[in-house]
Amino acid sequence: MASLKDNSAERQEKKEILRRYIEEKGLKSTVQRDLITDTFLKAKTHLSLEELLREVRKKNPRIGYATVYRTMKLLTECGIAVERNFGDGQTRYEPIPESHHDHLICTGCGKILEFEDERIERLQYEVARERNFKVKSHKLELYGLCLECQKKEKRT
Amino acid sequence: MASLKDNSAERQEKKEILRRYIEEKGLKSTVQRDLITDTFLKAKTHLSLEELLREVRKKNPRIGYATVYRTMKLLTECGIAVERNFGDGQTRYEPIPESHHDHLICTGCGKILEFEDERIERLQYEVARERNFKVKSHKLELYGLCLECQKKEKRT
DNA sequence: TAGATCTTGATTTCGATTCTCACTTTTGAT
DNA sequence: ATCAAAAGTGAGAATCGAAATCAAGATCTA
Ligand SMILES: [Mn+2]
Ligand SMILES: [Mn+2]
Ligand SMILES: [Zn+2]
Ligand SMILES: [Zn+2]
Repeated sequence: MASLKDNSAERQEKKEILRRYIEEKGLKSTVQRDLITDTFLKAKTHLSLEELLREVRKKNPRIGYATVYRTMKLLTECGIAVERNFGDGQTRYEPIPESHHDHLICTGCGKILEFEDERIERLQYEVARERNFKVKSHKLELYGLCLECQKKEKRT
Repeated sequence: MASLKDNSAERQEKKEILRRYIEEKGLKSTVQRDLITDTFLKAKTHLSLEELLREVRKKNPRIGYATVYRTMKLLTECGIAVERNFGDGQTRYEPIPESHHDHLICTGCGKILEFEDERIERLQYEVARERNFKVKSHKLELYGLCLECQKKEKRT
């Protein structure tokens, strides 16, 4: 019974992290930040700012887009969100995952699949070590077509 | 005696590819295109447009930067250059290599090392296959510090 | 050499993101 | 509750890399 994807506990944890960060830094909590944070944590992941703003404005149409930019930067700073750039010229955000993962991106429909492969991770570090490189982060993205888009392509 | 890095033969091949492409498409060859292409093929690799333009203008200060953008797009189209994006907000270009490679990027000094690892490549395709994904391209970048920058860091 | 076609370079436009600033909200102290 | 200091907001301007526009120039072919 462990996977009904009820992430409300996780959401609470993340909001708590933000609360502490705001307190530490002498920042202020605002209705805008609360709304944006909630919307972000509940929404589908890998959201662009435009998508997030649209979602947020359903609840409060007066939110300015600068505020969404600023809030996402804040969430990234305090470590509950991660920025992603999949080469379409728009930064996307996802809630920071428990463990690292990489991405398969369908260039047909934009679908994004996540994967984790310990063997690849190990080999990356091996390659870096051989070159005296100290890896801080990495980016592995596979671009291609998902099954549905492969079928669509054949029909053409 | 196989590695004096005299790539003039390679350069000629690439220029020949461009010549054919220009002919096929009914384009015209111009002094600007020749100069930009030569400069690009001779320069250090992973050049940003700004860097390339600077180099080009040493020979001909009247070259406009739109021409450099257009020419690099052309070289990419005809398959003698590849675009790279290492997350610093500037597209970089390198002459298309004989075989695929990935990159280690030093976030300290900007140095870029290239590597090839057949094992990683294989695993990537395995991961994709398991998910019914047809990979068209991929991007693997390791960000971190080169040895020199690690030393500099310690001194701080 | 003419003339159709393509190319150029200066400039404008674009789209994503950041900045600016007058006005508002939060917060902690009275 | 009231106040003042500090931080946050939203609208619009500024920025930056890249792409589009367009009048003037170069190329190529018949
Ligand atoms: Mn993800
Ligand atoms: Mn390279
Ligand atoms: Zn798809
Ligand atoms: Zn370095």
